[in-house]
Amino acid sequence: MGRIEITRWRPEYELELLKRWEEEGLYREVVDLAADESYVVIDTPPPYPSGAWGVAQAAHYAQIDMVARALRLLGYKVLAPFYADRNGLPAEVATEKAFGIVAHEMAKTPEGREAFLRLVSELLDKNEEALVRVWKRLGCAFDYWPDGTDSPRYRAMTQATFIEMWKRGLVYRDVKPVQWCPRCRTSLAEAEIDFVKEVGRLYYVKFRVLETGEEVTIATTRPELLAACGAVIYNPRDDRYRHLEGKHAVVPVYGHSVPILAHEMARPEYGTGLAMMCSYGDVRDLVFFKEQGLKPRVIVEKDGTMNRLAGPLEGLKVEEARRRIVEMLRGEGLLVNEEEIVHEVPVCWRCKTPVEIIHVEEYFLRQLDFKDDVLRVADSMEFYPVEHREKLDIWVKSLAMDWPISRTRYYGTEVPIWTCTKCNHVILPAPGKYVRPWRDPPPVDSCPSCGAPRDAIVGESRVFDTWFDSSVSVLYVVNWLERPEVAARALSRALRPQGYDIIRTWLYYTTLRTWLLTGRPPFRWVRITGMGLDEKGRAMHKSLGNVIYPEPYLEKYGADAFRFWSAVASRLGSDYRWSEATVRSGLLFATKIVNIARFVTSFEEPRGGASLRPLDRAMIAYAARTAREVAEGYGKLDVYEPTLKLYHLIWDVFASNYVEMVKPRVYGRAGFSEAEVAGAVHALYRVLRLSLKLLSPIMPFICDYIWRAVEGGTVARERLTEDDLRDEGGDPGLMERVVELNSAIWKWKKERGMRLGERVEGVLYLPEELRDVAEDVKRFHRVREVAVGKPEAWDFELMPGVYLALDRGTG
RNA sequence: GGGCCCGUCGUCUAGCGGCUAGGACGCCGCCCUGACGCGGCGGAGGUCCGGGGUUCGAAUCCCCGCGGGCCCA
Repeated sequence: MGRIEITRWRPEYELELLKRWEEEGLYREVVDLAADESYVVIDTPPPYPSGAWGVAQAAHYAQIDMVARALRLLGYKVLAPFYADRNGLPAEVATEKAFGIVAHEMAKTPEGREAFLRLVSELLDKNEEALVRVWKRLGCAFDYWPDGTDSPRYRAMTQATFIEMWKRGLVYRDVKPVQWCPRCRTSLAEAEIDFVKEVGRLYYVKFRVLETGEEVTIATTRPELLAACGAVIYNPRDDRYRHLEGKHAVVPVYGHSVPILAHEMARPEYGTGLAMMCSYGDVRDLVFFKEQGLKPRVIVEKDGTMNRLAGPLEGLKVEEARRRIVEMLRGEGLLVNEEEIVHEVPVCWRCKTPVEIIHVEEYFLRQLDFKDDVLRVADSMEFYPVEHREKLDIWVKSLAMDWPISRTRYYGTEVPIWTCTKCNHVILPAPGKYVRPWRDPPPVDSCPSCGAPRDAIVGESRVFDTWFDSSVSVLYVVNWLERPEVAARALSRALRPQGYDIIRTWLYYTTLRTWLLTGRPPFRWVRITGMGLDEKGRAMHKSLGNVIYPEPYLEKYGADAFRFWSAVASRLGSDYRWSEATVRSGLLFATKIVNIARFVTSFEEPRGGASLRPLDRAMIAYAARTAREVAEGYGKLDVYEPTLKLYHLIWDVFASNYVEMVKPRVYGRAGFSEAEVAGAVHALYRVLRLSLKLLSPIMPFICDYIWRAVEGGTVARERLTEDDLRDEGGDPGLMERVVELNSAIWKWKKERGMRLGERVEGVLYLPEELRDVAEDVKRFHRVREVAVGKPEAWDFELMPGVYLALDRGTG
């Protein structure tokens, strides 16, 4: 077949191959979930197109592609889609910034809302395009689905899951305290909250003990919440206040009395050691009120102003209220002291407004009732590596609240509900169609409950938390909406690849939702990767300014080199550190492979008539053993171990030892038979081919390039066969011994200042187990004579059992 | 503030109760080049995060710190 002419691997060759792959349709693997048996569905993480990928994300997707290709090599059909997660706040914010607009203003009319949505969508299109460009350049053979999570198809499915859960009573509408941004006027998920260090003031306020009249001092940063104070606490270990147990404190200004309790939440060293608990200053208050069964008194409104219950502070913004109450306290001599402190304040991540906790009506998904089920389901999935399963278990056990799933935002899947304003009756559409209640007419002509006319029925304007969408990604991939039975079965062939940072969100929510909807585990396999770190070992964040982008490195070293790094950067599940040096090693490895192939293909492959020497069989057996190990690693969804093993096989054993040893034979200067020469060439081709197949999931470009020259066709369609794993009766251990022996002889020559090709005038004595390769060793190292056994006298013991007796009298 | 995970040459790691802690990348020196400046041989580099304990014996088990990460507050 063809010969390899190039001597060096260059990134430009990859661009040529990409074109061919595109033409040959390599990216479209047709998997019929209903008919095919042996397939794997990959629930590729739909990325959020809010910005460009750094090397960490690029590496993550490259690894997913390696797994997909590896599973194909092992004989599975693999569905590996790629689509974008396009719902959510970040794109809205970016759009507001780019055009200097405010979503809440525009969305006051349906037309304005529509216009805003178009702008967001266009921005997403642009960003998504950039992501697609990167993974294609990386050689990822994903099936690109232009329909992302904001497509009518996906949203119809999300809504169908909601309708189903509503009907089964799994979601409900309720008024509960949530974290709220007064400026954006929306509930916030935990993920949407930032903490900023801020210089604030700690105020020491005098309270009176109801029963004894004693005066105590309480330190607080939120004196404006005095009206909402529900308790005063001290730490149970704090002797100073133990005598207050069971008594009550009278709240200054407002005059109501609250219980004084011992509680772990109080920190003795903070302020005076006495703290007031209000509804609500922060999340700890929330937990406290719930735990103690205290009745909250909500004094802050949705717009961040104080209400009637705040008495003299009514109508003031929170900050103004704080100034006012401080003046009042000071005037009455109740302010004992104030000091400056630096504390962490929870703020809305987008506008940095301090978050308030207030009661609002939202939709909630019941999750507390299903903790045991989720644990059981999680237990039935295979985790790679298994250690990370615990993160999910721990999280599930710690859950304390139902999941608020609605958001007052715009670019998201709408909550598919209409409500009758007359009787509060809830009207749901039929599942299967994407509806927009803020714009679409209700699906009924009059209220089915009270008969109120159509215009008394209003559509819900809120959208879902993005996790509500993304937690059904696997159902989208298996097409649950259209073929629920087929989809449910396909879940048993589904694989989830993701980072460990979102186990508590994406993996948890997916497990919960899939189990509730289908009664099954969402996945058979869960593959958990670590986080990408910069060269100094810090997580890469835009805010830290240490994000490294892949493009310049792809241009300089190529995708194979980049993929090589991402495969060997760390063991599966551990954090991986960026290393340009390793990327460079990847390129050198590709060049090495080119030259091995160049050497091998300079000989015509024999058609029969080959006689294999034991050395050839040993090499083949060694390669076959590696192949089995690599296949096993791939089967465990690992690319780290397989890549290191292949590197060792190809470079250290095959190139440095076997190839060098057979040179005397194939160049015809050692007096071997024709059949034996053919045997060497046969083995060279055999090992080359096997290496290319095995390495093709990791470095598809170089492998495909050579495969096309040697075999014709693409290596991407090749499967690992029984034939590949045959060892020809050879002994892999023999090959290892040969490597050791060569090393020992090289070292000996080196120490004596000899050139490696220099003749050795003497007799080399080999142990019995190396008898079969004696002739090859003799020709390779140019030793005058090789014998087997231990001599009576010798000059050097090169390694245990190997002796060298030099000739006498000649020099 | 809480929970969990992790700390072995500069880096990635092997070892998980018992030989002088092994390998790879990088670095330094020497050498080589009829596939490849690709490599070969040698060298430097580790108090196995620190402290205490268990044990005849600990990188390995236990406890306390310190440092890093993730998540939740």
